[in-house]
Amino acid sequence: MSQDAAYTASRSPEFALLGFLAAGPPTHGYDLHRRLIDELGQVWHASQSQTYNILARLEARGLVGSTVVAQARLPARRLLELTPDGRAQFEAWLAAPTGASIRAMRVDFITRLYFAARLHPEMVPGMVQRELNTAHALLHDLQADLAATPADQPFNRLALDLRIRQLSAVIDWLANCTPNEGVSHAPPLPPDLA
Amino acid sequence: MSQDAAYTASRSPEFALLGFLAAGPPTHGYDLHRRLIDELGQVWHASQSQTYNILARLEARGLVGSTVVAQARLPARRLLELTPDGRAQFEAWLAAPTGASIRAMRVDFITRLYFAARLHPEMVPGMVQRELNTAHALLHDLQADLAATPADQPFNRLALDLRIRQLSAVIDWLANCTPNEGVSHAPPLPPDLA
DNA sequence: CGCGGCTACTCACTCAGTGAGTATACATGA
DNA sequence: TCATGTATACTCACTGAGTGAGTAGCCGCG
Repeated sequence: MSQDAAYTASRSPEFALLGFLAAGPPTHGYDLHRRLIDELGQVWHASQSQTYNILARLEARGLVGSTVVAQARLPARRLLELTPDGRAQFEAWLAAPTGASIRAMRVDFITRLYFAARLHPEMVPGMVQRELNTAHALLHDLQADLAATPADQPFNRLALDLRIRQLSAVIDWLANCTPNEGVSHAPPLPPDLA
Repeated sequence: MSQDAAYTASRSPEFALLGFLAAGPPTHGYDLHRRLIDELGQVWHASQSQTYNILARLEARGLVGSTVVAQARLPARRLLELTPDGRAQFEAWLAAPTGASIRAMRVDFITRLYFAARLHPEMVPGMVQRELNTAHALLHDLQADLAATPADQPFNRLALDLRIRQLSAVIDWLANCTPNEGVSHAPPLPPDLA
């Protein structure tokens, strides 16, 4: 992942995995995969081997370190922990703005919210507001694109129209998006074991 | 691409490229790429080398054949043509239902519409109707998922809520989806930033 | 007459994503 | 009791998505 240059839209749950390690004690791949499915299964879809792939890459990049720990009866675990560099990268990602695309809002932004709610809950309202601003700006751009797309590209116009509608749905959602209150119908998120 | 098993959601524009060959005379990769960008640039995003990669795979799978044609001054072209197998696969894909996911509707379905409008325009209204039915069924499933997601997974609930809103936007779009008439614009959404 | 942009394709690479395999432990119930 | 299934924990080998740089001659433009 290029160091600085905005995390436009991570395409794999690497930061979610880093985040589980940043928000809790060291743990192993099997457990991280299970938590990804349990906690963010509607956001990310990764097979078990995909999770292991990502973790191996994170280790190769020096963001996590590992120690193999034998167990009495069950298979040995490779215990993973964040390196200082890994923690720094995660925090940088968490604080960075989410890329301006619908997918980034659905996937990256919710992941950021998840960890912000646990690690820096005071950041949450500002994040939602910033995201709303980004979404409005993007909506504006898409409308300009649509206006600039000639009638001889009806399918590009169709696609833009759909993206505009979807983005409007994102904006509505953001306006009601208060994870600590639950989603419109969902009950409160406990302040958590700090 | 597994032969039979529904084309759930092609992740690359391979069928669009086959379609350009199915709908017109043999042509070369550079031209196919340009047409992909010009005609469906809001649907698919592929770099030039990605297009060449896909074409090479299609050839390896026997769906297209190629002949290199030298030119007087400009670089030689590799002229591509559909094989009978390629045409059969394309027609099968065109007639198949689009997978039940939001992405599939935004990407696969619009691509199908594009080629259906050119090759079998009489199919279009039925396709839209079928897609509407699929979308309603999916909406129902998502609502059931949301109801089944416990309150201790607030971020899964958040993600489902967003998907439901986006799917509702797809349904609105489908209901107004008449490609040959141009697009009737989405109603302006929240009164914020105009 | 130099410069950027078009035509047309190639190569080498990393990451995404799948599927099958390995080997042990424990619960279930017929 | 003993087969069956499920959970633990990780490994390997593969195809495909996607990027970026490179090549190299041609053409128009000021």
